[in-house]
Amino acid sequence: MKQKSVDTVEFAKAIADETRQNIMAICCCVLLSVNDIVEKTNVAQPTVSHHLKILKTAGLVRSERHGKQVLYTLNQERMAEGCCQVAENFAPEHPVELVD
Amino acid sequence: MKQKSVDTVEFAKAIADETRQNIMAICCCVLLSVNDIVEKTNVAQPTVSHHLKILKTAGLVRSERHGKQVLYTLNQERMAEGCCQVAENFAPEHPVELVD
DNA sequence: TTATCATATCGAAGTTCTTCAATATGTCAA
DNA sequence: TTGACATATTGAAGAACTTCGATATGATAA
Repeated sequence: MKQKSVDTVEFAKAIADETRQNIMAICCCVLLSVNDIVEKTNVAQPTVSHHLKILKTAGLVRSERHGKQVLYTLNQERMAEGCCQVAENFAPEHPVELVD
Repeated sequence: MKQKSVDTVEFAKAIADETRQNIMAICCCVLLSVNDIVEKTNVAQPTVSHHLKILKTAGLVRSERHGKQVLYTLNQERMAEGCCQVAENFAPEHPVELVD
């Protein structure tokens, strides 16, 4: 059965920025507020919001509002799917698979 | 034993362009001259050379001169390594592995 | 060596991206 | 409702990227 397809250009663009990769690493296994991320990255709050929007649009983070705060976390499943799709397209002779 | 580390920002930037992904797809399992790639992509020759240089710098293509021509091919092993490294960093709970 | 072909580099134009100050929107407590 | 806090949006400046014409470099054949 075929996986849901991934737009590998959008995926790659979304992760192709150092600040975004910092944010991704920081909220990898935890739920963090925007302010938490601002503090941990030393990047201005509008900048963090902007990057979160790009990651959200690409489906790479989930968010949920808790009161005044909005908590973000990395969507690891989508990350893994993106990686597998890139590998499937561009490394067909070195297969990479999701170990589920 | 630890794999040679991958700069995931450079890796992601290298693949984060539609024209480059076209080139990558085209020379995935074959050796192609720059001119072959120009013809298959409808992109100007200097543009193709520029993209090939970016891919080369990131280690994602190999090249060998054959007479007047320079033949390029995608380095699938490096592609797979890049994908695995991204997954390792950003999807540790959805492990992805290279099936060798 | 010279002419020709293939690729690389240069330089400029246009586009996209990153960043942040200022401000708007949304949420809650009082 | 009002005030205070948290996040999103706007708008502008600068940086980085893509593209291609013109040209340079490298390789071969005659």
